[in-house]
Amino acid sequence: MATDAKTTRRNNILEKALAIFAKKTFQETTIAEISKAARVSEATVYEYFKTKEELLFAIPEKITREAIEEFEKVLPYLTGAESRVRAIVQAYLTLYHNNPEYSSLVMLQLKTNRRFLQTRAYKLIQSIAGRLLDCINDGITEGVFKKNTDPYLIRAMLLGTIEHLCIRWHLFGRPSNLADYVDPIMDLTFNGMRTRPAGKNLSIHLHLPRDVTLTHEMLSPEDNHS
Amino acid sequence: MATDAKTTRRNNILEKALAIFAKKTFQETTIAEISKAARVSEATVYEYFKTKEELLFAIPEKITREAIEEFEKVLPYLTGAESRVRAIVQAYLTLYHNNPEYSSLVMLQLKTNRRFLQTRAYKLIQSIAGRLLDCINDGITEGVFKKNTDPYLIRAMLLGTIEHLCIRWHLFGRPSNLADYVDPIMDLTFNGMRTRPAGKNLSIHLHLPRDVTLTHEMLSPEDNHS
Amino acid sequence: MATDAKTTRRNNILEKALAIFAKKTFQETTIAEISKAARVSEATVYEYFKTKEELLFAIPEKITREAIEEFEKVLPYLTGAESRVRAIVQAYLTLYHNNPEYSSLVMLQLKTNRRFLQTRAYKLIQSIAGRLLDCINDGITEGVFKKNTDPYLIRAMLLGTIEHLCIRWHLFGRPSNLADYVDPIMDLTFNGMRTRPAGKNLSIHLHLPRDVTLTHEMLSPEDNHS
Amino acid sequence: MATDAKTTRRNNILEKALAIFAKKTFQETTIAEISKAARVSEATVYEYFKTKEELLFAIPEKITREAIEEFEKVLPYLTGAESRVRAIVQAYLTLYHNNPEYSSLVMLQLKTNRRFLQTRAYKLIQSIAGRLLDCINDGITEGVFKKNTDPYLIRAMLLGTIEHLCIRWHLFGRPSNLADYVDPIMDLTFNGMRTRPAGKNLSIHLHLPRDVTLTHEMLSPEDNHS
DNA sequence: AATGAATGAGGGTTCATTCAT
DNA sequence: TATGAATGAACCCTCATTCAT
Repeated sequence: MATDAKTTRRNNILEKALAIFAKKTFQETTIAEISKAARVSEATVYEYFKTKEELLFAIPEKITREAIEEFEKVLPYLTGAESRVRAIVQAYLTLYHNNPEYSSLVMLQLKTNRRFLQTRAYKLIQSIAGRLLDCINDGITEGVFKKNTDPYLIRAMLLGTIEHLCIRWHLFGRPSNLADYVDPIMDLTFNGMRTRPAGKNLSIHLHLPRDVTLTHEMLSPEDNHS
Repeated sequence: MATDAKTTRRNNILEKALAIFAKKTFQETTIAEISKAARVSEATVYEYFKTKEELLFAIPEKITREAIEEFEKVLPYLTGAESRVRAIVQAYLTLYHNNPEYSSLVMLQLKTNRRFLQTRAYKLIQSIAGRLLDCINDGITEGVFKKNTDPYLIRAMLLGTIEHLCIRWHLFGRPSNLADYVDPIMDLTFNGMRTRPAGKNLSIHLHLPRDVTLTHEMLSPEDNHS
Repeated sequence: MATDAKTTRRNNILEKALAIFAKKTFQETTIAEISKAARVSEATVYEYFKTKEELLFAIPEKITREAIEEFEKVLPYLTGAESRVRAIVQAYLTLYHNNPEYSSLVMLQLKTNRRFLQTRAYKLIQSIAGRLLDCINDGITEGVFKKNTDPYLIRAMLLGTIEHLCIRWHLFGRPSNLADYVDPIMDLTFNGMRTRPAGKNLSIHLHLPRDVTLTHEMLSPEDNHS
Repeated sequence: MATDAKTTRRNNILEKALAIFAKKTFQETTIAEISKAARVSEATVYEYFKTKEELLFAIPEKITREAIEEFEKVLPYLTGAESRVRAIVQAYLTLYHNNPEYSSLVMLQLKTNRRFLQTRAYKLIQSIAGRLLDCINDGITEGVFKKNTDPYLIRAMLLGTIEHLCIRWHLFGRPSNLADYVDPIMDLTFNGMRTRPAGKNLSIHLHLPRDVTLTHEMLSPEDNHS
């Protein structure tokens, strides 16, 4: 069996703890409150988690691990740096949006907690960020992303945007749907905010004579980067 | 006089408090430690600040106000949405870089503090963010920024990137110089990361049947934003 | 059989408990640690001993009982109060020296524990002290020990010395060998520390007038202790 | 003024703490109880003493220091190793007898506490024990104590006897008066418990004829030690 | 205005002990 | 019989805050 009684109870505590940690500060949250919510004694909480902080850090570990596992299944199907980057951004936004308590905890409390950086959970989170960087570098190598840009900056921009939106979502309730931002973010990041007189979103309407059929061979664009 | 004895003492407390709050958590910092650093009694701290939290919130108020005053002097000289946006980004990065204790406090503790949002200091910070939004909207109106982009998202991207870099700077010590990132950020935000296959250097080789002559009318490019 | 599986397990727990109690305080020692050392569950410890304190008190009982049994075999062969007293002192010092964990426990923790005085183990220890008192009284009756000395004080001196040495041995590691102290203690206790200017070899030269003849009746020595 | 308000309050806490520590174990004693007895808040106790253990150790420090100061005034007036040794023994017994709570604490809890050995209070106690050793050595040098005895053993015997009696006094209420034991202890230690067939306390009753007057010249004892 | 002194309020953590299996 | 699991009950200690001087 995947979940025995012990695991169930552990998960129960984690779940209730998440709900409370997400609403209050770590400091404001008491073990008493958590144990009460989980309908166990305070001592029982300490049976499963050595300290209050360990309990705190155990929460993102579980969720992050599951999210990564899930995501790793999808990634192999995606080809091309752009779609992979997009997929990662989508994964972040979806995860945060679908798990508001989790994202609140991560964004408002863990991300700036120095001790969290020493955590297994953080290592997991880092691994996805590493994946993102890999994809960006792949894109540069492949030529779909500009050669002379700092991949770290690109990542910072993507993650920074996501985080900023997520934090505002939690603090102000806006925007209401994070997941809606995948494409806008991708577009902005890929193409920039500046209009292009001869710019990128160009579409060419070819009004071809009726008797001309456009075949595939007719159209062979070539990359010639600056 | 602008600074009498009381103001001096108050500023002294603020200064010492900043230094300590920047190193430790709000919770970890004690009034005892601050009063010791400021060489006054704990009770004296309470003469100037009603609560520990009020003291915390009083710190960014002073620095932010000064930074804004400074910046407001410069802004009128800048014309054009792009240069104004750039100026604001630069102002942020410079302020954060030159005041590490301040930026550490803001990034790691205040930005995620719900009660901070009710603060005069926060209103000030918000005013700059409002200015940034104005500039972006101006740029859209002026036509230098794309019409169909969300100005809020653009701002989120700019601020998010700045914050992300700043946080990493504090937590990991990298990058070493925030101010260096003004231009890279502007370039990336303005132009995007994507090379433009259909971009400036794009060439489409149309292998049209011989009897088809390409006329000007056949080709009518249009902006069609996603 | 004297030792079935249960007894074996019980003795195992006792043994491990002794080792730990001897190193730490009773309060510092946890059942968890003992059970771990004995490779049984905590609940099992409670199968054999009702409380932690009962476990503590069960330890000296076993060792003391065995030591007494051993000693009782020897005592009948000893004649004369002096040699019997000496034998008891030697028995104490040898027992303490050969069982450092036991003596540490007794000296540093049990001897001053009021509840230990209600214990069967204590009764056993007392019985030897009683024997010592008997021997001292015998010696007084026999005339080898001074009549007007307090036998309780003599015993207090012997036991106090032994205990003092034993405690110092445990706390400071000196002296290194308790058993070496049997004879010095006996000598000091029997003969005292004082040199005797008017000592054993005293001779009094009585220059009596010539006409006085010393008769036997004139000379009747009596003990008169101070 | 020798005792300002702060010292008074501190002493009050010490006094109440002593009363309670003497009745219960250190572990059994709670700060709550002490603070209640001293009519201050628990927090106030911690204003004066960093930890419960520091409070415990502060008690003997005060009493021991005062006792030593007192004793040091007397010692210079005493000449001769014997009288000085006797004085120290008397000082011990008197101190313990007059301060039963203190002696209970020292005998039943502190003497066997390993951390107490690192204490200033212990250093003070040690200093008296050092004085005792000095006196014993002086006596050996002066020839009033036997040359070939171990001065450490003599001290162990004196202190061990005192401690043993004191512990029994606390645990069993006997003997009722410790101070009565000064002379018996001294006699026993000096002269030993053994009767001396040719021994020292011999007195010879000379029933001389009436007409014989014993003159000083008649009696000329000579030292001739073995 | 400045502070020494006092404290109320609170929470994390530890374990001996129990009990159902 | 053995034990995994659960918990009740305690307590030390910290500090922000107050107030009389």
